[in-house]
Amino acid sequence: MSELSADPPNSRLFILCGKTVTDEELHEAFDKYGHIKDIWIVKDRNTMESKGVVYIKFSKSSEAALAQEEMNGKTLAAGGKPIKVMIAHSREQGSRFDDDPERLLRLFILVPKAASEEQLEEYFKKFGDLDYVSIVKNKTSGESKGVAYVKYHRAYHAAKAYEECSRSYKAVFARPREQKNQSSIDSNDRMGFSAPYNGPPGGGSGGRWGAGSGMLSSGSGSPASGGRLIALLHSSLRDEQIYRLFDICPGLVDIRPQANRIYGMQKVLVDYNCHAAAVHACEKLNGFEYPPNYRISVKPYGSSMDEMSDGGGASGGLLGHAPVKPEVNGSSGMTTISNTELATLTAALAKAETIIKTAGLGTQAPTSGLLKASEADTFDQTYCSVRLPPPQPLAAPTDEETFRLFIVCQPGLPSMYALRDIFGRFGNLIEVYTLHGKNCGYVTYATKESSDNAIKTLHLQEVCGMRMKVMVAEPPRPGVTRSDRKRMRTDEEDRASSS
DNA sequence: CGACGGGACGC
DNA sequence: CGACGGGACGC
Repeated sequence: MSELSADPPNSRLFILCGKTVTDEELHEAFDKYGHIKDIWIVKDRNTMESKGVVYIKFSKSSEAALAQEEMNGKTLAAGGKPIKVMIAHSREQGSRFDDDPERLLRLFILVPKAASEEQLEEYFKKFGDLDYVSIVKNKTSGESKGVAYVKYHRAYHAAKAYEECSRSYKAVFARPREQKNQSSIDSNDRMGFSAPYNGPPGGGSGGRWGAGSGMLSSGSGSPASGGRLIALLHSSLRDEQIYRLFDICPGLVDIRPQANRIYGMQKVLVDYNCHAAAVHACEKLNGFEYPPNYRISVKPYGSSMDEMSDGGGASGGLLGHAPVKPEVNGSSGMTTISNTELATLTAALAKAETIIKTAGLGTQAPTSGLLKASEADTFDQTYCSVRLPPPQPLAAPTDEETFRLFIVCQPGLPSMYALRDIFGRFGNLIEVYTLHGKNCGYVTYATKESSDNAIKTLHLQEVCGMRMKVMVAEPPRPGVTRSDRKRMRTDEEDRASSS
Protein backbone atom coordinates (compact mmCIF):
# COMPACT_ATOMS: atom_id res chain seq x y z
CA MET A 1 0.00 0.00 0.00
CA SER A 2 1.26 3.39 -0.87
CA GLU A 3 0.22 4.79 2.44
CA LEU A 4 2.46 2.48 4.35
CA SER A 5 5.54 3.26 2.36
CA ALA A 6 5.08 6.97 3.13
CA ASP A 7 4.32 6.51 6.82
CA PRO A 8 6.77 7.82 8.43
CA PRO A 9 7.94 10.14 5.70
CA ASN A 10 11.44 9.61 4.33
CA SER A 11 11.80 6.24 6.00
CA ARG A 12 12.37 4.18 2.87
CA LEU A 13 15.67 3.68 1.10
CA PHE A 14 16.09 3.37 -2.63
CA ILE A 15 19.23 1.38 -3.34
CA LEU A 16 21.09 0.67 -6.55
CA CYS A 17 23.33 -2.31 -6.24
CA GLY A 18 24.57 -5.38 -8.00
CA LYS A 19 21.98 -7.81 -9.28
CA THR A 20 23.42 -10.58 -7.16
CA VAL A 21 22.90 -8.90 -3.83
CA THR A 22 20.92 -11.05 -1.44
CA ASP A 23 18.45 -10.47 1.31
CA GLU A 24 20.95 -11.71 3.86
CA GLU A 25 23.67 -9.34 2.71
CA LEU A 26 21.25 -6.46 2.93
CA HIS A 27 20.15 -7.37 6.41
CA GLU A 28 23.71 -7.75 7.51
CA ALA A 29 24.58 -4.31 6.22
CA PHE A 30 21.43 -2.41 7.23
CA ASP A 31 20.04 -4.03 10.37
CA LYS A 32 22.30 -1.97 12.56
CA TYR A 33 20.59 1.28 11.61
CA GLY A 34 17.24 0.45 13.05
CA HIS A 35 14.15 -1.63 12.66
CA ILE A 36 13.70 -2.87 9.11
CA LYS A 37 10.09 -3.46 8.23
CA ASP A 38 10.56 -4.61 4.68
CA ILE A 39 13.28 -5.42 2.20
CA TRP A 40 12.23 -5.65 -1.40
CA ILE A 41 14.62 -6.68 -4.13
CA VAL A 42 12.97 -5.61 -7.37
CA LYS A 43 12.96 -8.39 -9.92
CA ASP A 44 12.11 -8.62 -13.55
CA ARG A 45 8.61 -10.02 -13.95
CA ASN A 46 9.56 -12.52 -16.56
CA THR A 47 13.05 -13.61 -15.79
CA MET A 48 12.69 -13.14 -12.05
CA GLU A 49 16.17 -11.77 -12.03
CA SER A 50 17.07 -8.87 -9.78
CA LYS A 51 17.13 -5.52 -11.48
CA GLY A 52 19.73 -4.24 -9.11
CA VAL A 53 17.15 -2.11 -7.34
CA VAL A 54 16.26 -2.54 -3.69
CA TYR A 55 13.83 -0.81 -1.34
CA ILE A 56 14.39 -0.99 2.37
CA LYS A 57 11.65 0.28 4.61
CA PHE A 58 12.64 1.41 8.08
CA SER A 59 10.29 2.15 10.90
CA LYS A 60 11.70 5.64 11.41
CA SER A 61 12.95 8.45 9.23
CA SER A 62 16.08 8.92 11.29
CA GLU A 63 17.02 5.28 10.85
CA ALA A 64 16.74 5.57 7.11
CA ALA A 65 18.63 8.86 7.13
CA LEU A 66 21.54 7.42 9.05
CA ALA A 67 21.63 4.31 6.89
CA GLN A 68 21.67 6.47 3.79
CA GLU A 69 24.47 8.66 5.05
CA GLU A 70 26.64 5.79 6.16
CA MET A 71 25.98 3.18 3.50
CA ASN A 72 25.97 5.28 0.36
CA GLY A 73 29.03 4.36 -1.66
CA LYS A 74 29.91 1.31 0.38
CA THR A 75 30.33 -2.15 -1.09
CA LEU A 76 28.30 -5.02 0.29
CA ALA A 77 30.40 -7.98 -0.76
CA ALA A 78 34.04 -8.32 -1.59
CA GLY A 79 34.63 -7.33 -5.18
CA GLY A 80 31.21 -5.79 -5.58
CA LYS A 81 30.48 -2.37 -6.96
CA PRO A 82 29.80 0.50 -4.58
CA ILE A 83 26.08 0.85 -3.92
CA LYS A 84 24.09 4.02 -4.22
CA VAL A 85 21.73 4.67 -1.34
CA MET A 86 19.06 7.33 -1.46
CA ILE A 87 15.95 8.19 0.46
CA ALA A 88 13.14 6.99 -1.78
CA HIS A 89 10.60 9.36 -3.18
CA SER A 90 6.96 8.60 -2.70
CA ARG A 91 5.41 6.03 -4.99
CA GLU A 92 3.30 8.66 -6.68
CA GLN A 93 6.18 10.95 -7.24
CA GLY A 94 8.62 8.34 -8.46
CA SER A 95 11.95 9.14 -9.99
CA ARG A 96 12.56 12.83 -10.30
CA PHE A 97 14.98 14.89 -12.29
CA ASP A 98 14.61 17.91 -10.11
CA ASP A 99 15.48 16.34 -6.84
CA ASP A 100 15.09 19.03 -4.25
CA PRO A 101 18.14 18.78 -2.02
CA GLU A 102 16.26 20.47 0.79
CA ARG A 103 13.50 17.95 1.04
CA LEU A 104 15.22 15.97 3.77
CA LEU A 105 16.72 18.89 5.59
CA ARG A 106 13.94 21.36 6.14
CA LEU A 107 11.10 21.21 8.65
CA PHE A 108 8.00 23.33 8.79
CA ILE A 109 6.78 24.07 12.29
CA LEU A 110 4.14 26.03 14.17
CA VAL A 111 5.54 28.46 16.67
CA PRO A 112 4.10 30.86 19.20
CA LYS A 113 3.58 34.25 17.65
CA ALA A 114 5.93 35.85 20.13
CA ALA A 115 8.74 33.35 19.67
CA SER A 116 12.06 34.57 18.32
CA GLU A 117 14.39 32.86 15.92
CA GLU A 118 17.12 32.86 18.54
CA GLN A 119 14.83 31.08 20.93
CA LEU A 120 13.93 28.47 18.35
CA GLU A 121 17.56 27.98 17.40
CA GLU A 122 18.35 27.39 21.02
CA TYR A 123 15.74 24.66 21.11
CA PHE A 124 16.32 23.02 17.77
CA LYS A 125 20.09 22.92 17.85
CA LYS A 126 19.87 20.06 20.32
CA PHE A 127 19.03 17.79 17.41
CA GLY A 128 22.07 18.75 15.35
CA ASP A 129 23.83 21.52 13.51
CA LEU A 130 21.36 24.03 12.15
CA ASP A 131 21.58 25.75 8.86
CA TYR A 132 18.97 28.30 9.88
CA VAL A 133 15.70 28.93 11.62
CA SER A 134 13.43 31.27 9.77
CA ILE A 135 10.16 32.60 11.11
CA VAL A 136 7.68 33.51 8.42
CA LYS A 137 6.65 37.10 8.90
CA ASN A 138 4.22 39.49 7.43
CA LYS A 139 6.34 41.33 4.96
CA THR A 140 5.17 44.80 5.75
CA SER A 141 4.51 44.60 9.43
CA GLY A 142 7.19 42.16 10.45
CA GLU A 143 4.69 40.28 12.55
CA SER A 144 5.23 36.58 12.90
CA LYS A 145 2.75 34.41 11.09
CA GLY A 146 3.20 31.72 13.69
CA VAL A 147 5.11 29.35 11.44
CA ALA A 148 8.78 28.78 10.78
CA TYR A 149 11.27 26.77 8.78
CA VAL A 150 14.06 24.88 10.44
CA LYS A 151 16.87 23.66 8.24
CA TYR A 152 19.68 21.32 9.18
CA HIS A 153 22.87 20.37 7.39
CA ARG A 154 22.22 16.65 7.78
CA ALA A 155 19.08 14.70 6.98
CA TYR A 156 19.70 12.61 10.07
CA HIS A 157 19.44 15.67 12.29
CA ALA A 158 16.34 16.91 10.54
CA ALA A 159 14.76 13.51 11.00
CA LYS A 160 15.67 13.45 14.68
CA ALA A 161 14.10 16.86 15.14
CA TYR A 162 11.04 15.73 13.22
CA GLU A 163 10.66 12.76 15.53
CA GLU A 164 11.64 14.22 18.84
CA CYS A 165 10.76 17.90 18.98
CA SER A 166 7.89 18.93 21.19
CA ARG A 167 4.58 17.96 19.69
CA SER A 168 3.33 21.47 20.01
CA TYR A 169 5.51 22.40 17.04
CA LYS A 170 3.59 19.95 14.87
CA ALA A 171 6.69 19.49 12.79
CA VAL A 172 6.49 18.17 9.24
CA PHE A 173 9.01 18.03 6.47
CA ALA A 174 8.61 21.26 4.56
CA ARG A 175 7.01 21.14 1.17
CA PRO A 176 9.45 22.16 -1.49
CA ARG A 177 9.50 25.85 -2.26
CA GLU A 178 7.13 26.73 -5.03
CA GLN A 179 8.82 27.12 -8.34
CA LYS A 180 8.86 30.40 -10.08
CA ASN A 181 6.04 30.02 -12.52
CA GLN A 182 3.19 31.95 -11.02
CA SER A 183 3.46 35.24 -12.82
CA SER A 184 1.25 37.67 -11.06
CA ILE A 185 -1.17 37.05 -8.34
CA ASP A 186 0.20 40.37 -7.26
CA SER A 187 -2.16 40.17 -4.38
CA ASN A 188 -2.52 43.83 -3.97
CA ASP A 189 -4.50 44.17 -0.85
CA ARG A 190 -4.29 47.82 -1.61
CA MET A 191 -6.95 48.98 0.69
CA GLY A 192 -6.24 46.28 3.18
CA PHE A 193 -9.95 45.88 3.41
CA SER A 194 -9.49 42.18 3.03
CA ALA A 195 -9.18 41.92 6.75
CA PRO A 196 -12.66 41.28 8.00
CA TYR A 197 -13.87 43.54 10.67
CA ASN A 198 -15.39 41.41 13.35
CA GLY A 199 -15.95 44.30 15.51
CA PRO A 200 -18.79 46.06 16.89
CA PRO A 201 -22.44 45.58 17.33
CA GLY A 202 -23.63 42.70 15.25
CA GLY A 203 -20.69 40.50 15.89
CA GLY A 204 -21.76 39.30 19.26
CA SER A 205 -18.29 39.91 20.51
CA GLY A 206 -19.45 41.96 23.40
CA GLY A 207 -20.24 45.51 24.02
CA ARG A 208 -16.93 47.07 24.60
CA TRP A 209 -16.86 48.49 21.14
CA GLY A 210 -20.33 49.64 20.68
CA ALA A 211 -20.46 52.48 23.06
CA GLY A 212 -17.31 53.94 21.74
CA SER A 213 -18.32 54.63 18.23
CA GLY A 214 -18.84 58.24 17.63
CA MET A 215 -17.19 59.49 20.70
CA LEU A 216 -14.36 61.01 18.79
CA SER A 217 -16.31 62.04 15.82
CA SER A 218 -16.50 65.56 16.90
CA GLY A 219 -13.38 67.36 15.96
CA SER A 220 -11.76 64.45 14.22
CA GLY A 221 -10.88 64.93 10.63
CA SER A 222 -10.49 61.27 9.86
CA PRO A 223 -11.85 59.79 6.67
CA ALA A 224 -15.51 59.05 6.69
CA SER A 225 -15.23 55.38 5.90
CA GLY A 226 -12.19 54.69 8.02
CA GLY A 227 -10.27 55.98 10.93
CA ARG A 228 -6.87 57.53 11.11
CA LEU A 229 -4.77 58.00 14.19
CA ILE A 230 -1.52 59.70 14.86
CA ALA A 231 0.68 58.28 17.55
CA LEU A 232 3.85 59.11 19.35
CA LEU A 233 5.86 56.20 20.69
CA HIS A 234 9.24 55.62 22.14
CA SER A 235 11.95 55.28 19.51
CA SER A 236 13.09 51.95 20.79
CA LEU A 237 9.95 50.26 19.52
CA ARG A 238 10.47 48.20 16.41
CA ASP A 239 7.97 48.13 13.57
CA GLU A 240 6.80 44.72 14.59
CA GLN A 241 6.08 45.84 18.10
CA ILE A 242 4.21 48.86 16.87
CA TYR A 243 2.19 46.71 14.57
CA ARG A 244 1.28 44.45 17.43
CA LEU A 245 0.16 47.36 19.49
CA PHE A 246 -2.16 48.74 16.86
CA ASP A 247 -3.36 45.33 15.83
CA ILE A 248 -5.31 45.43 19.06
CA CYS A 249 -8.50 45.19 17.05
CA PRO A 250 -9.51 44.03 13.59
CA GLY A 251 -9.42 46.53 10.80
CA LEU A 252 -5.84 47.72 10.92
CA VAL A 253 -5.00 48.80 7.40
CA ASP A 254 -1.70 50.55 7.43
CA ILE A 255 0.99 52.02 9.60
CA ARG A 256 3.33 54.62 8.17
CA PRO A 257 6.28 56.00 10.00
CA GLN A 258 6.58 59.73 9.86
CA ALA A 259 9.98 61.11 9.28
CA ASN A 260 10.51 63.27 12.27
CA ARG A 261 11.71 61.84 15.50
CA ILE A 262 11.25 63.99 18.48
CA TYR A 263 13.16 63.68 21.70
CA GLY A 264 13.53 59.95 21.46
CA MET A 265 10.04 59.49 20.21
CA GLN A 266 8.83 58.36 16.83
CA LYS A 267 5.61 59.28 15.12
CA VAL A 268 3.42 56.97 13.09
CA LEU A 269 0.23 57.39 11.13
CA VAL A 270 -2.20 54.54 11.60
CA ASP A 271 -5.21 53.73 9.46
CA TYR A 272 -8.12 51.47 10.22
CA ASN A 273 -10.78 50.47 7.81
CA CYS A 274 -13.56 51.78 9.98
CA HIS A 275 -14.12 54.46 12.46
CA ALA A 276 -15.01 52.23 15.38
CA ALA A 277 -11.77 50.33 15.11
CA ALA A 278 -9.76 53.51 15.23
CA VAL A 279 -11.77 54.71 18.17
CA HIS A 280 -11.20 51.49 19.98
CA ALA A 281 -7.48 51.48 19.32
CA CYS A 282 -7.20 55.05 20.41
CA GLU A 283 -9.08 54.37 23.57
CA LYS A 284 -7.06 51.34 24.48
CA LEU A 285 -3.61 52.46 23.48
CA ASN A 286 -3.54 56.06 24.46
CA GLY A 287 -1.72 56.38 27.72
CA PHE A 288 -0.56 52.81 27.64
CA GLU A 289 2.86 52.65 29.17
CA TYR A 290 5.31 51.01 26.90
CA PRO A 291 8.12 50.64 27.35
CA PRO A 292 7.69 51.17 31.07
CA ASN A 293 7.76 54.83 31.96
CA TYR A 294 7.00 55.87 28.42
CA ARG A 295 3.38 56.41 27.69
CA ILE A 296 2.17 56.02 24.19
CA SER A 297 0.23 58.97 22.91
CA VAL A 298 -2.51 58.29 20.43
CA LYS A 299 -5.05 60.66 19.06
CA PRO A 300 -7.26 61.02 16.05
CA TYR A 301 -5.52 62.47 13.08
CA GLY A 302 -6.89 65.77 12.04
CA SER A 303 -6.63 68.27 14.79
CA SER A 304 -3.89 70.52 15.95
CA MET A 305 -1.06 68.21 15.05
CA ASP A 306 -1.78 67.65 11.43
CA GLU A 307 0.58 70.16 10.09
CA MET A 308 3.42 68.31 11.68
CA SER A 309 2.86 65.19 9.72
CA ASP A 310 4.93 65.33 6.62
CA GLY A 311 4.01 62.11 4.90
CA GLY A 312 0.34 62.51 4.26
CA GLY A 313 0.95 66.17 3.70
CA ALA A 314 -2.36 67.47 2.60
CA SER A 315 -4.08 67.25 5.89
CA GLY A 316 -7.62 66.19 6.08
CA GLY A 317 -9.56 63.26 4.87
CA LEU A 318 -7.89 61.48 2.10
CA LEU A 319 -10.57 58.97 1.57
CA GLY A 320 -9.42 55.48 0.79
CA HIS A 321 -5.87 56.44 0.17
CA ALA A 322 -3.51 53.79 -1.08
CA PRO A 323 -1.07 52.54 1.51
CA VAL A 324 2.42 53.76 1.06
CA LYS A 325 5.46 51.69 1.67
CA PRO A 326 7.13 52.48 4.93
CA GLU A 327 9.87 54.81 3.93
CA VAL A 328 11.45 57.74 5.47
CA ASN A 329 10.43 60.96 3.95
CA GLY A 330 13.55 62.66 4.93
CA SER A 331 13.66 65.88 3.07
CA SER A 332 11.13 67.97 4.85
CA GLY A 333 11.08 69.41 8.33
CA MET A 334 13.30 67.08 10.15
CA THR A 335 14.30 68.65 13.37
CA THR A 336 11.87 71.41 13.83
CA ILE A 337 9.61 69.63 16.23
CA SER A 338 10.09 70.41 19.83
CA ASN A 339 8.43 70.62 23.14
CA THR A 340 5.70 72.54 21.49
CA GLU A 341 4.44 69.53 19.73
CA LEU A 342 4.66 67.39 22.78
CA ALA A 343 2.81 69.97 24.75
CA THR A 344 0.17 70.27 22.10
CA LEU A 345 -0.20 66.58 21.94
CA THR A 346 -0.37 66.14 25.63
CA ALA A 347 -2.98 68.79 25.88
CA ALA A 348 -5.00 67.27 23.10
CA LEU A 349 -4.78 63.91 24.75
CA ALA A 350 -5.80 65.23 28.08
CA LYS A 351 -8.76 66.84 26.45
CA ALA A 352 -9.69 63.68 24.64
CA GLU A 353 -9.48 61.74 27.85
CA THR A 354 -11.74 64.16 29.59
CA ILE A 355 -14.21 63.95 26.79
CA ILE A 356 -14.19 60.19 26.98
CA LYS A 357 -14.59 60.10 30.70
CA THR A 358 -17.23 62.73 31.01
CA ALA A 359 -19.19 61.20 28.21
CA GLY A 360 -19.45 58.13 30.37
CA LEU A 361 -18.82 55.98 27.40
CA GLY A 362 -17.19 52.66 27.36
CA THR A 363 -18.19 49.72 29.42
CA GLN A 364 -15.74 50.11 32.20
CA ALA A 365 -16.85 50.60 35.66
CA PRO A 366 -16.96 54.24 36.61
CA THR A 367 -13.41 55.38 36.76
CA SER A 368 -12.90 56.32 40.31
CA GLY A 369 -10.13 58.33 41.77
CA LEU A 370 -8.12 55.16 42.15
CA LEU A 371 -6.93 55.40 38.62
CA LYS A 372 -5.02 58.52 39.11
CA ALA A 373 -1.78 58.34 37.24
CA SER A 374 0.26 59.60 40.09
CA GLU A 375 2.86 57.03 39.47
CA ALA A 376 5.54 56.50 41.97
CA ASP A 377 8.20 54.71 39.92
CA THR A 378 6.91 52.34 37.28
CA PHE A 379 3.73 51.25 38.92
CA ASP A 380 0.79 52.10 36.74
CA GLN A 381 -2.52 51.00 38.14
CA THR A 382 -4.32 51.66 34.93
CA TYR A 383 -2.17 49.02 33.34
CA CYS A 384 -2.45 46.49 36.10
CA SER A 385 -3.99 46.96 39.49
CA VAL A 386 -1.26 45.03 41.20
CA ARG A 387 2.45 45.59 41.16
CA LEU A 388 4.21 43.35 38.67
CA PRO A 389 7.66 41.85 38.47
CA PRO A 390 9.91 43.19 35.72
CA PRO A 391 9.67 41.75 32.20
CA GLN A 392 11.25 38.35 31.65
CA PRO A 393 12.37 36.49 28.55
CA LEU A 394 9.92 34.11 26.96
CA ALA A 395 10.45 30.36 26.86
CA ALA A 396 10.28 28.10 23.84
CA PRO A 397 7.89 25.16 23.84
CA THR A 398 9.57 22.46 25.85
CA ASP A 399 9.76 18.71 25.80
CA GLU A 400 8.68 18.63 29.39
CA GLU A 401 5.25 19.03 30.84
CA THR A 402 3.78 22.47 30.38
CA PHE A 403 1.43 24.34 32.70
CA ARG A 404 -1.62 25.93 31.32
CA LEU A 405 -3.85 28.60 32.75
CA PHE A 406 -7.32 29.58 31.72
CA ILE A 407 -8.12 33.25 31.87
CA VAL A 408 -11.38 35.14 31.62
CA CYS A 409 -11.77 38.87 31.48
CA GLN A 410 -14.69 41.20 31.95
CA PRO A 411 -15.79 43.09 30.01
CA GLY A 412 -13.24 42.02 27.44
CA LEU A 413 -9.70 40.92 26.92
CA PRO A 414 -6.76 43.29 27.07
CA SER A 415 -4.63 43.46 23.96
CA MET A 416 -2.40 40.58 23.07
CA TYR A 417 0.52 42.80 23.73
CA ALA A 418 -0.57 43.55 27.26
CA LEU A 419 -1.36 39.94 28.01
CA ARG A 420 2.01 38.77 26.83
CA ASP A 421 3.79 41.43 28.75
CA ILE A 422 1.89 40.84 31.95
CA PHE A 423 1.98 37.07 31.96
CA GLY A 424 5.54 37.13 30.71
CA ARG A 425 6.66 38.87 33.85
CA PHE A 426 6.38 35.67 35.85
CA GLY A 427 9.00 34.04 33.65
CA ASN A 428 8.99 30.94 31.46
CA LEU A 429 5.97 32.03 29.49
CA ILE A 430 5.59 30.00 26.34
CA GLU A 431 2.43 31.36 24.87
CA VAL A 432 -0.81 33.14 25.41
CA TYR A 433 -3.63 32.70 22.99
CA THR A 434 -7.16 33.89 23.17
CA LEU A 435 -10.35 32.38 21.82
CA HIS A 436 -11.87 34.11 18.91
CA GLY A 437 -14.93 36.09 19.83
CA LYS A 438 -14.67 35.18 23.48
CA ASN A 439 -13.36 36.94 26.52
CA CYS A 440 -11.12 34.12 27.54
CA GLY A 441 -7.93 32.39 26.60
CA TYR A 442 -5.07 30.15 27.60
CA VAL A 443 -1.66 30.94 28.99
CA THR A 444 1.07 28.32 28.84
CA TYR A 445 4.16 28.25 31.03
CA ALA A 446 7.15 25.97 31.04
CA THR A 447 7.25 25.76 34.82
CA LYS A 448 4.74 25.28 37.58
CA GLU A 449 6.36 28.02 39.63
CA SER A 450 5.70 30.67 37.03
CA SER A 451 2.20 29.41 36.51
CA ASP A 452 1.43 29.41 40.21
CA ASN A 453 2.86 32.87 40.66
CA ALA A 454 0.74 34.21 37.85
CA ILE A 455 -2.40 32.89 39.50
CA LYS A 456 -1.40 34.20 42.89
CA THR A 457 -0.74 37.73 41.80
CA LEU A 458 -3.11 38.18 38.88
CA HIS A 459 -6.30 36.38 39.79
CA LEU A 460 -9.14 38.86 40.21
CA GLN A 461 -6.91 41.79 39.43
CA GLU A 462 -7.67 44.47 36.90
CA VAL A 463 -5.65 44.65 33.72
CA CYS A 464 -6.13 47.52 31.29
CA GLY A 465 -9.42 48.15 32.95
CA MET A 466 -10.61 44.58 32.69
CA ARG A 467 -11.26 42.33 35.63
CA MET A 468 -9.37 39.11 35.07
CA LYS A 469 -9.78 35.63 36.44
CA VAL A 470 -6.76 33.39 36.29
CA MET A 471 -7.01 29.71 37.05
CA VAL A 472 -5.53 26.36 36.17
CA ALA A 473 -6.89 25.17 32.85
CA GLU A 474 -8.69 21.90 32.47
CA PRO A 475 -6.78 19.51 30.24
CA PRO A 476 -7.87 19.63 26.63
CA ARG A 477 -10.58 17.29 25.48
CA PRO A 478 -9.00 14.07 24.31
CA GLY A 479 -9.19 12.77 20.82
CA VAL A 480 -10.28 15.82 18.92
CA THR A 481 -7.29 16.70 16.86
CA ARG A 482 -6.02 14.88 13.86
CA SER A 483 -2.55 14.55 15.25
CA ASP A 484 -3.82 12.95 18.42
CA ARG A 485 -5.76 10.42 16.48
CA LYS A 486 -2.81 9.68 14.28
CA ARG A 487 -0.62 8.90 17.22
CA MET A 488 -3.19 6.94 19.17
CA ARG A 489 -2.31 3.34 19.88
CA THR A 490 -5.59 1.58 19.68
CA ASP A 491 -4.34 -1.62 21.22
CA GLU A 492 -3.14 0.21 24.28
CA GLU A 493 -6.39 2.07 24.54
CA ASP A 494 -8.34 -1.13 24.27
CA ARG A 495 -6.25 -2.86 26.85
CA ALA A 496 -6.63 0.03 29.22
CA SER A 497 -10.37 0.23 28.84
CA SER A 498 -10.98 -3.50 29.10
CA SER A 499 -9.25 -3.93 32.44
C1' DC B 1 -20.22 32.91 34.87
C1' DG B 2 -16.07 31.10 31.02
C1' DA B 3 -13.10 26.05 27.76
C1' DC B 4 -9.60 24.52 23.29
C1' DG B 5 -5.94 27.91 17.49
C1' DG B 6 -2.65 28.17 14.02
C1' DG B 7 -0.24 26.06 8.37
C1' DA B 8 4.14 27.85 3.73
C1' DC B 9 8.94 30.63 2.06
C1' DG B 10 11.22 37.60 -2.30
C1' DC B 11 14.97 32.01 -6.10
C1' DC C 1 21.79 6.62 -14.34
C1' DG C 2 18.10 4.70 -11.35
C1' DA C 3 11.81 3.86 -9.26
C1' DC C 4 7.62 0.27 -7.23
C1' DG C 5 5.95 -6.62 -5.21
C1' DG C 6 3.45 -9.43 -2.27
C1' DG C 7 -0.38 -10.03 0.07
C1' DA C 8 -5.25 -9.22 0.65
C1' DC C 9 -10.72 -6.83 2.75
C1' DG C 10 -14.79 -9.80 8.99
C1' DC C 11 -13.78 -11.68 14.57
